[in-house]
Amino acid sequence: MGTITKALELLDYISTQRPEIGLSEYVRLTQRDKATVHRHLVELAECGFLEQNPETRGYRLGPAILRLYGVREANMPLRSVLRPFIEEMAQEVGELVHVSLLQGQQLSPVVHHDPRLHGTQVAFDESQLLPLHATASGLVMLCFGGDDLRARVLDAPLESFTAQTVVDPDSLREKLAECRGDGSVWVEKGFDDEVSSLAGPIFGLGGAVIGAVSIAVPSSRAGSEKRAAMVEALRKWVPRLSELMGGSLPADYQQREVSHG
Amino acid sequence: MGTITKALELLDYISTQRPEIGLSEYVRLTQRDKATVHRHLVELAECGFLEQNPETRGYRLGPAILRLYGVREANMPLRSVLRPFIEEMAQEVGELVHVSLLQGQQLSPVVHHDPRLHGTQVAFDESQLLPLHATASGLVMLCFGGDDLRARVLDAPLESFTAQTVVDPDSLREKLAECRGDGSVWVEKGFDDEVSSLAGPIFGLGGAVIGAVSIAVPSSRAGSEKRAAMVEALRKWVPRLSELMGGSLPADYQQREVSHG
DNA sequence: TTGAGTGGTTTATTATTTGAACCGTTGGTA
DNA sequence: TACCAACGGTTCAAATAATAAACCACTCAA
Repeated sequence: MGTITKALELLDYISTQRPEIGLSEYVRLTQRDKATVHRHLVELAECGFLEQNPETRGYRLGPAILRLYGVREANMPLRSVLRPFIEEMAQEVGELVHVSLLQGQQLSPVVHHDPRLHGTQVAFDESQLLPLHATASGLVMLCFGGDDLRARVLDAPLESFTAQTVVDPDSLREKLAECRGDGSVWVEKGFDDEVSSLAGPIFGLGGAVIGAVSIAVPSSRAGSEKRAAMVEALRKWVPRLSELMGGSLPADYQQREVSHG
Repeated sequence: MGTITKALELLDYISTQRPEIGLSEYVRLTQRDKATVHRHLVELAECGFLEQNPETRGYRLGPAILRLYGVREANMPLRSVLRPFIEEMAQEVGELVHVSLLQGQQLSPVVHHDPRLHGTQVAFDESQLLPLHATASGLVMLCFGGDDLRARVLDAPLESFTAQTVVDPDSLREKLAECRGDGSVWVEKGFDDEVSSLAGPIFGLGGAVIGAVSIAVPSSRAGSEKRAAMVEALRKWVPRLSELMGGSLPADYQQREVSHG
């Protein structure tokens, strides 16, 4: 792993839950040497990607992010382009829908919308990176992504988030093989104990998967009827969203009629 | 300069005017070795800070920015907190107002607002980094910032943007000395041939300058009456904005009654 | 006073980054 | 068709920059 990657990974530890991290805590989290971490933090701070809270001496995200975000959204307003469509899709299916993009070996949420039609709803944190092996969106990426990505993720030790997280590489590979036929992936309580979700791929320019769209429901509400509706919604929106991103479905991609599970 | 800084600097070349940059163009812009630049670009892309346009093979800002922005604004909603105040201030003074934060040896715009009350107006690009020696905001930073920053900026060769840009370090130091008494800085056509502006400091937690607030007007409109109004507006808003940022004015800071120029 | 927790710094050692030259494509032109 | 230039990308020895262990200074609580 290069120095740049190591440094930038530090930024990933910051979230809305943990807005600020001190040197020692970083050392614990990363298991790296203190001097190394410190140098990286200082350099990131000098570049404006972090800033040090003068009171606590902890490090938090810096102002450089603001400018870059402005440029990115001005040039390719992904979030603002997707949002209205995701909202419409969420209204239609009556459940929380989110889109995430591949970023290294994780998924980074871009937009989500919850129509809030039910008493219980899925808590979705747009600032939390999603693992590839334990979420429906993630498995979609592994399924339609390249062999190298699949190998890198499945050959590494896999974290278990719930009692139902599948961490056996062979079982996962089997599941992926099935999914390729279906065109979508169903995961039950893989990342959260009470949430199940169905996800489909989003293809970008050049025909490669760039991300995934996912419908997440409380598992208690995931009856067969609901699941059929979700499959139907994906069938409709997967091509639309890919088109929106300037991509198109690969020739060998097809969404089969399936009873997931 | 460290590797991390070198890599992250690549991101600064991207703007709304230049949304995407190819390898060769980067080599030209940075004057660095091609292999080096390429490795940095690839690593930034792997981290999601850049992504490669599969059609043109050019590099543009990646999705990682989106998540980080979300976290930053959720934790410390600088932009959204400042915006209403800046809009009010701009309405009051009837001219474009912007706030920028220090980022390395440049200023990064955070918010701006133009009340658009006049036929001519200043064109302000929120995605463009501002130099410290040629803008009112920048001189404010040099004036109230640390000796090290002042030395680093003034000892390096200074770029001339207009015929009136002051690039002589000694003249600049003189100007800075005056400004420290005034509490604000007036710069005429230093960065743009038709724009003049008045800026004041914003202090953060710990009492250090973190950025500047600036009022920018077409030089043709910058009569003595207008300038007096601008000074008055700064007198009112500088303390407010610093307070908003959790900081307070240093004991030795005072805004004198001055006729700039 | 002691000990454990911070944040931060120094040093030789080590490993990574670097840069000149090279390769394979593409697209325009003689 | 042959040629040339410009592009993105790769290779490998040489040089530089990152690293890890130990250390320092400080704060807090026991």
